[in-house]
Amino acid sequence: MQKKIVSELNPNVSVDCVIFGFDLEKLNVLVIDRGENQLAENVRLALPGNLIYNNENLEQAAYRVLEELTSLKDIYLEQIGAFGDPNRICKEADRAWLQSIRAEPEARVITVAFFSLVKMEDYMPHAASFAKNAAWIPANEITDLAFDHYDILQAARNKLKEKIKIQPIGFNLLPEKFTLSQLHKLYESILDKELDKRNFRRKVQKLDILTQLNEKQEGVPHKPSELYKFNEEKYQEITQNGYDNFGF
Amino acid sequence: MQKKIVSELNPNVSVDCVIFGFDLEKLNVLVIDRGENQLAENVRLALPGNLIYNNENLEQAAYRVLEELTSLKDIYLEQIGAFGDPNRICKEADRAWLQSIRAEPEARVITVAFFSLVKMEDYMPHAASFAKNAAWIPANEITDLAFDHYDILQAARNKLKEKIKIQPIGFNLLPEKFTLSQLHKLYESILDKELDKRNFRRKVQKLDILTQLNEKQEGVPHKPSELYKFNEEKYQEITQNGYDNFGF
DNA sequence: GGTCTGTGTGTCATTTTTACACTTTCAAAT
DNA sequence: ATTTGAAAGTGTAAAAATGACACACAGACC
Repeated sequence: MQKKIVSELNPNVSVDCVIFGFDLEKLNVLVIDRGENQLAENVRLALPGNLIYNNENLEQAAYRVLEELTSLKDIYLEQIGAFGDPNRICKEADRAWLQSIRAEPEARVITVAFFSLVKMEDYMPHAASFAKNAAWIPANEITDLAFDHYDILQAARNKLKEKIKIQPIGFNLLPEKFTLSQLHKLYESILDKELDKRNFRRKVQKLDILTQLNEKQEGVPHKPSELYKFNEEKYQEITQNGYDNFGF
Repeated sequence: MQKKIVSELNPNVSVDCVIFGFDLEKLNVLVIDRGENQLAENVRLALPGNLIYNNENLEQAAYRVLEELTSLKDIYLEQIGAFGDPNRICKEADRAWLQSIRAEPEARVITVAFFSLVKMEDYMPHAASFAKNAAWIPANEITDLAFDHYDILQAARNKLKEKIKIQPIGFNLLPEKFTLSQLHKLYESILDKELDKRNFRRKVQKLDILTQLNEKQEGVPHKPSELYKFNEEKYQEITQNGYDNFGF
């Protein structure tokens, strides 16, 4: 009696997405609100995620789920890893919630987590499906989330920390035009430590992957900053010749 | 109609293990032979792996499966990630093989891969269960494996490369007492590039995590080398004070 | 005693890192 | 018009890390 593989939900495997945004001040994370009013906020909030279909790969599933829940699409996702503790679904509120949305709410689920970096301005989330709301929350203000999502978030932050030491992915979080101070703040937010301003600027300039736009910030109540943009071509050129030290 | 979670195999989730060993010359990988004589060797070989039980976490499952198939136990496993392409089971030989060992051979399976480093001398594998044989194979001689195991192996090697630049995990691959040349060769095998001998030795010595044993190699047809051992206490001490630059 | 083979060692030039403080420019308030 | 506040922008010197490079030594074996 062998089951044919069809496009049906797999009750045992889900995907979750940690989407980072940067509001030019601090790191934010996209969370959905499950909207059960009687619950405290921290247990209502969850990472966008859901079960996968049997005919899609993990990354596709993550894209789909993310778009279904938050309307975000066309963003690059990178895998963090699998989270599969048998009692990752132990909180009562989580169990109750699953009862309301899953066909097999008691099934053992392992989840594969992904993360991404987006420009917050480009991706204003709109909640849909079982997400009653979708919103950016400052990463440092999150103290708990549904299921094991808080652990996943921490793993994502660590992964991001490691990755940004090697690749200049931070630019994905910034608007097209940005100042060196904004970039500086971004690195400090991600690495969670202070970086000397002059040393940081020297290092960035040595990388030689920024184009100075000869435009200045406007409307700021202080000396306006030069604007820069990320130079993708230059970056390709450099990395193709085997350079990979973008460390901070 | 809700299913009770019991200790049964989950048909949709498996674990696979990439176990690295070092024979003082080159990097080896532990593979099992599925032993179907009519098949070419490269498709007979696979990473040790199998479905998980619903009541165990992913790491426990990996330990259990590894021990069941190869008799190796008590080793530290680190997750590589999840591999879940819907057609990762596309080769005819693999499908046929699954028919013979699985209750639901056509089920969609996503696998979570782990890797580990062991001292080859301590872990002479003995095949069991559906593994007809378990053996160390030089990593560079492997050109193909069952399922997507070759991809998993490559991912493991990359992970190892990244990790060894940050943590001195290489010592797990060496015998208790080892020479600097052996350590040197190990790093060259993993990083897949030559390292200058004197610079390498200088760097290791600056790390200050080796204890010189004041013993020499015996029975070698050349000047015998000094023997060293890894100094765990020193390492703890250093890392606890927030030092993390073990890069090569 | 000679040969073979891997061991073990030092220096110098260059690059990278770290620590550190003051002047400039604009907007807003007076 | 002047002052004030707030972030932008800039240089240097000392210390540390890196990279390139060549030859004498010790033991095994013949």
